[in-house]
Amino acid sequence: MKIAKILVDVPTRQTDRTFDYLVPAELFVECGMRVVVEFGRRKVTGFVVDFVDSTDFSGRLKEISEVIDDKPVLDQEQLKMAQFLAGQYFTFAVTNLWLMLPGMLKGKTEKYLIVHNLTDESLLPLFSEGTLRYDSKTLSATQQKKIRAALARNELEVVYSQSRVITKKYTEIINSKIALDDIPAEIDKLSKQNKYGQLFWQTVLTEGSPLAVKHLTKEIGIPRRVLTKLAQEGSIELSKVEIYRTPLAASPKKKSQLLTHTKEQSAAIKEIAASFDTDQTFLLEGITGSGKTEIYRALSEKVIKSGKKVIILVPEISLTPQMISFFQASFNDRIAVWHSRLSRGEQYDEWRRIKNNEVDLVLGVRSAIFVPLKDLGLIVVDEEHEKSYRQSENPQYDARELAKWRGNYHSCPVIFGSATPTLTSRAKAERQIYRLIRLDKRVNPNGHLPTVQIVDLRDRNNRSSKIFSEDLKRAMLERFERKEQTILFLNRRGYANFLECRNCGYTFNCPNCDVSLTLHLFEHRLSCHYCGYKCAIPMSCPNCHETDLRSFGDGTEKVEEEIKQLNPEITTIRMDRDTTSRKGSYQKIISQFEHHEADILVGTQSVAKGLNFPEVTLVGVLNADISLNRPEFDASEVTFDLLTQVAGRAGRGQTAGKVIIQTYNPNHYAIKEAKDQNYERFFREEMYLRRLHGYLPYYYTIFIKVTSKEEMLALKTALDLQKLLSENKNEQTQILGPAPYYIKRINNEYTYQLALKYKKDEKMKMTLHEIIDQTQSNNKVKINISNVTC
DNA sequence: AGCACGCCGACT
DNA sequence: GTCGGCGTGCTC
Ligand SMILES: [Zn+2]
Ligand SMILES: [Zn+2]
Repeated sequence: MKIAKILVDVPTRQTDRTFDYLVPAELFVECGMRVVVEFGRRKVTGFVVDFVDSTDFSGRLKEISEVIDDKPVLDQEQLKMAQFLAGQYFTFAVTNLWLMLPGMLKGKTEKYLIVHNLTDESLLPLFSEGTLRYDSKTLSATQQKKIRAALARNELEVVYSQSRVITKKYTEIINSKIALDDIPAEIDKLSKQNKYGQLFWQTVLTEGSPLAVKHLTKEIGIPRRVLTKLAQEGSIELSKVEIYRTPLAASPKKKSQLLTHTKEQSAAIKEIAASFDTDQTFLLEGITGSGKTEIYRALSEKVIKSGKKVIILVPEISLTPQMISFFQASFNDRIAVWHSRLSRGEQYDEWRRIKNNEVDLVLGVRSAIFVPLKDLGLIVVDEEHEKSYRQSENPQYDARELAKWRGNYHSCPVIFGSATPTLTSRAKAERQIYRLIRLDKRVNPNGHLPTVQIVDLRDRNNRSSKIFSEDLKRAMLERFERKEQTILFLNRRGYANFLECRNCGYTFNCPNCDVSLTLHLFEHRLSCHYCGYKCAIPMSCPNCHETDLRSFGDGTEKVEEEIKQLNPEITTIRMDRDTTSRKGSYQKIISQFEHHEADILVGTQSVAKGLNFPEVTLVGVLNADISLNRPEFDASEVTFDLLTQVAGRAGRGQTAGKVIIQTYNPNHYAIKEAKDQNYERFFREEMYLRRLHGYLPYYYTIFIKVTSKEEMLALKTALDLQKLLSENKNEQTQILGPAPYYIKRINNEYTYQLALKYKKDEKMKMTLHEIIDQTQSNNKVKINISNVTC
């Protein structure tokens, strides 16, 4: 019998390898299909990744129990990509495979128990519905033992089924049984009173067959009973066909306008097109408004004409209806969109359209890098500096790395586009690894650039309140008078992030974490942003019982309150994680603000940046230092990117906008260069510091976080790791730590962190893989690894 | 991750 | 005696 190598869906270090299974002759199995196999004493889902003739397993091989798919759901490239991910990001092979499937196919093989004739009465309540979803976590040990006994007596039966059922959408159609040529004769046979019969055949004559029943009943106005009767008579046939659930708007058939290209655009297109059959990476460094998107479109057109496909990655926030219709205008329904707002059904159907070769271009967010397009001719990563291209949860893959991997696999060019490229990309361009193309001119040179003012928060004379400087306050009130809109950024949600007793100095901290509790006046709670702990706002100090409590660290809620005090007529709208967590609420806030239902939008950077509103003529960054002072090596870069983006966009309409940046560090280079929109100078200054401190792009960094409920165990494990790694690394690699993580205790778990700075050290990476296998065998310690390369 | 096995203290 | 808690080890 044939032998299949199978990755089982048991994501642990110890099972992170293939297991051999026999393929029964009656089963049709191919690589990339999902199967059900017996693993130990239970059944799990597995992926067939290879076939071999012999095994080196000494025991008796089991047979594959069941095949889930009738054709492969993963192709050869995706299987290879999963391997690459495992090596690069220290993740389980099987976890990587799930990453490439649409949500509808992500399911477990679940165990159910069916009752036959249960004699053990104590178990009866569990089986009130006749069956029980077996989950050892929710059943006590005693219950499990009793169930085992009942199974042995054949009073219960085990069945397995898939946790997720695939749904498809169907629509009803009619097929004419009468040939088109014979229809006029058919119409003649009908009596003049048969209004609907006449109408029906006329419609078939002009629009052809088949036709959607819904179209005939809703739009043409033929009653359903007429169609049923025609079907009974045998002159038409009613049937159901599948239709794709599509997120695309019923294409407004807006013809693409022929845009004339600037000299810079034409040159860029020409240069990249000349490299179509290489895997060259291009860095398209272009200021806001220099027309990068049109370059992507024009190149895509060339690629698709030659029979190849395109992936364009954009940040979630840029994937607007305007962006979609821009590409739709050129490529019609041959495009697919891919983002988290798709329903499970829509995503599944987009995935199948891609797999069935019905799509030439995929426009999507990070996870779109995994779509099964064959024959790629171009991959674009727009706004390549965006942090969201790296997934923050496991597996912590980086879509930019994968874009280059796929470019190499298909021998096609990759374009990284940004006004503020990552230091890594820009440095690679400097070393000729990437080809640098700069766009310094705006497509519309008459558009006004906003004026940028930096306000020194240390200047007491220019201070109106804790939050606003006089200048910003005045500017805001002016906009309100003129009925123009304002956006204010503050990277801190809630009312205040610190509550203190003025009498004894007691501070309210989270009982589970080493952080202060954030005050949320809107929902009347103190809450922890790290573990989710919530409690009522205390009226008095638990220590001295005084009631004089005071808050520090103003957040977005407090900003709204101060604006109300300034002028109660100004309406505000808040946009942060608290107001956008509900599905659709984000979209709703945007549309409300677009329709001028509020004068001022107060948002956190991470949620509200990158938005564009034509009536906004003032943008205020309330405290640039919050992002500048974050304890991360790229805090300056992130701040510069944000400020540059803000300063490049405000006031795109007729009037030039104004940007006010409030800071305690007005002379910081990240702030000064952002004001001047001078990326190149920022790049030089930041590179100097990165080199001095040995950070990216001079060194890659692997962060290893060791977490445990027992602090000493976390520390000891981290120390052991440090020792083992230091014996198995090359000279260039440096190990920093272990040190307590910047918040040592989160949710009553303690974290110690190691940082490995390396340039090229395969030995160290190998060792790390091996060590982890051994260390993580007990579940008292969690190890999290992020490999930061971009 | 499950799931079983085996060892040891405690309780009808 | 036997019940149940947890540590250990294996899964083709
Ligand atoms: Zn007190
Ligand atoms: Zn907490």
